Amino acid sequence: MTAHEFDLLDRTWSDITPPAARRMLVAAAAAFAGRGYHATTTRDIAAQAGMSPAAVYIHYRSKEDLLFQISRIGHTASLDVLTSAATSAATPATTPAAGSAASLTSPEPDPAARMAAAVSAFASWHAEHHTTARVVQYELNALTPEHFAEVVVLRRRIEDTVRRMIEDGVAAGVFHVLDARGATLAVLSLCIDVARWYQPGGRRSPADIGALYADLVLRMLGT
Amino acid sequence: MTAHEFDLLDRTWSDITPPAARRMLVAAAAAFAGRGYHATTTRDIAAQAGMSPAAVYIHYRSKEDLLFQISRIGHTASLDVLTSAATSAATPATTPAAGSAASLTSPEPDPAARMAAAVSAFASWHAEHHTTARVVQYELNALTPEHFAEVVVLRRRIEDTVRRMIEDGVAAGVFHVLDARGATLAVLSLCIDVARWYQPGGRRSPADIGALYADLVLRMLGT
DNA sequence: GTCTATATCTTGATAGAC
DNA sequence: GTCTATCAAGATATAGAC
Repeated sequence: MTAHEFDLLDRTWSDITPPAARRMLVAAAAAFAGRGYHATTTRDIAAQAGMSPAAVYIHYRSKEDLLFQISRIGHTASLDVLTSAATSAATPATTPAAGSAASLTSPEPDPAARMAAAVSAFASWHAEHHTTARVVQYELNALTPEHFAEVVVLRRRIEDTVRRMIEDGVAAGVFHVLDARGATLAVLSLCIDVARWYQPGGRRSPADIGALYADLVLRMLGT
Repeated sequence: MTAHEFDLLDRTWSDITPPAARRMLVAAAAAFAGRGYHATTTRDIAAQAGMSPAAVYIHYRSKEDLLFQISRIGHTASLDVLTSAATSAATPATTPAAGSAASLTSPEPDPAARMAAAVSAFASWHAEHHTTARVVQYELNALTPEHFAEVVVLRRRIEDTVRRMIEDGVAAGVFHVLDARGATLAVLSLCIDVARWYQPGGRRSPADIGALYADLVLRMLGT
């Protein structure tokens, strides 16, 4: 893990206190993403956080609790990124300095611009935060049933947000798809799977991926 | 696991002999897909195959060897499905009864029809064989470096197959994409991720998913 | 809050009888 | 080829000193 990657990971958890608890979450997220939840030991996590094996249980009830916190915070962060992008793109008038032609001629929400912004932000989040995203997307079945139920609520909100954007676009005559639920599935799937294949040293930056996917999704939606 | 699912899983491994070795692979694939490689014990596998814990080591060198066989055979099967679909769609003249207008007027390979057939087959394979596919796609980092290298060869062939289909379509003026590698990434990603979200009792059958995705991909490629 | 030491259990894999 | 029995290592989590 490079220093830059570590910074990014750490920034995601900047609200967590005390520092020892935060260091543990950061270490756990990196280990769970790299080797998987079950392949990671509490000793690994403690060692990476610079503490003894027993120190884990000062701040967390169990190894699974550590996973749940990462999953809960990660799901919330990705939902925030998605809704923020969709909202700010829908109301360009609220950003005074951005006096583009579009904001002057079209103060109404533009479904295509909103979708492009949402997909770009959501896809690039899964690249930029691929460590957290992998835990979020691929360790769901290691959660207890109660904890799983809690993150499913957040996942449904993410899905609903995308589905409504598509349905709005269809209603406005901007998108042309017969199966809005199917398109929702595909859009989300495309963005989420970025967490699987993205590699930091690769050909494309997170921003590149966001731009590429925004374009491909608008084509898929028949704009 | 329903009886139908078990049949499908078993058919994938019908070449494996003796029967005890096959039962073990089937049990391992189901367990690895359901709980993950590291969460599965050799005792789980043996019990599901109706044998003692020690019986695993009669037919396989280690737990990882079991994973490797599943991964190798699964990768090969998905590559075969992809190339078969692309090949048979490219030469409709070889299927005499299918006297469609397209095959009469255009004996040349049709990039769009070929891509549609390939995506439909590859995506629906990941649904139909989601158990195997999950092991193939999500347990790569549990393989030894040597075994990992071996499946990477197969993965590259899958990627090359799709990239060439897209490049051929662009050259023929049928597809309109600026970034062929980016489009390849997205097409493969979309199909592979089916293994993650697909559920047998869900709204869409594997065939439905194949048809939906073939359509969405052709739109993405600007036909 | 953090440590050392350890209890308790489960794991992958092997030995040797049949 | 398959079993029973078992080893040696490593797992999560806790106890109790500081």
